[in-house]
Amino acid sequence: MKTTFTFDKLPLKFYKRDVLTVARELLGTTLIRKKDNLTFAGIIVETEAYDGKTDQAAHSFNGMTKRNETMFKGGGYLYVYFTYGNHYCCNVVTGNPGGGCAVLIRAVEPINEIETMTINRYSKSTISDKELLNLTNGPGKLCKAFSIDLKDNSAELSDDQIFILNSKNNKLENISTSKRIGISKSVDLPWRFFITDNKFVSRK
DNA sequence: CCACGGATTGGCT
DNA sequence: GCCAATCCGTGGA
Repeated sequence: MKTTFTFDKLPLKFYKRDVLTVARELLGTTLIRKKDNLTFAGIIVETEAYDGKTDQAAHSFNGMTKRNETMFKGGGYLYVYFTYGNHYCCNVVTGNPGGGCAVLIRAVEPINEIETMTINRYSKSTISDKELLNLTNGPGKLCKAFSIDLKDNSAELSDDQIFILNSKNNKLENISTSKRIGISKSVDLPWRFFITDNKFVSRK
């Protein structure tokens, strides 16, 4: 069965704004990843902002390297990196070229092609309710489920392989803020955003 | 060349 | 809640 989506892609100008604004406004939008004729989809429920100019926790803080160069390309690119020997994480680059700003996508609520995500994550097609909640509730987990890796680094969100739909309801989402997770520098900045009480958020 | 540590995860206590 | 796994990128000698 083919599923279609009636929402529009977020325009390039959406990404070319302040990283904190984009991190907050990405909540409730829908991440789409097309691969092998499949359309993976999930509602973004948790994000973190990283700012190359003021934020020591940002990969871009100490300047451009081969690893982080996508962060300097300006709003509208996908920055994917490899970490802890096992995991990929995906970010949406924001702001102007040279700024080194990006939003880490930390969790999504899966809404399409869930069975393939299940196979990608657990190498089996039948899972428990608990395993469903663990399918995409972390930055490494959602990349595994959506089959996102370094080949997707520097992808343009205006293209058709990976993009984000403006799926926000008219009703305002209830948004919570907290310190970011898993970092050792600039630890006190309240730059993590998540949809309050959503079951697919990685942590309270 | 080598040492260090990481925007994590999952398994075990 | 704690901690090992795992390996590439980065920076210093």
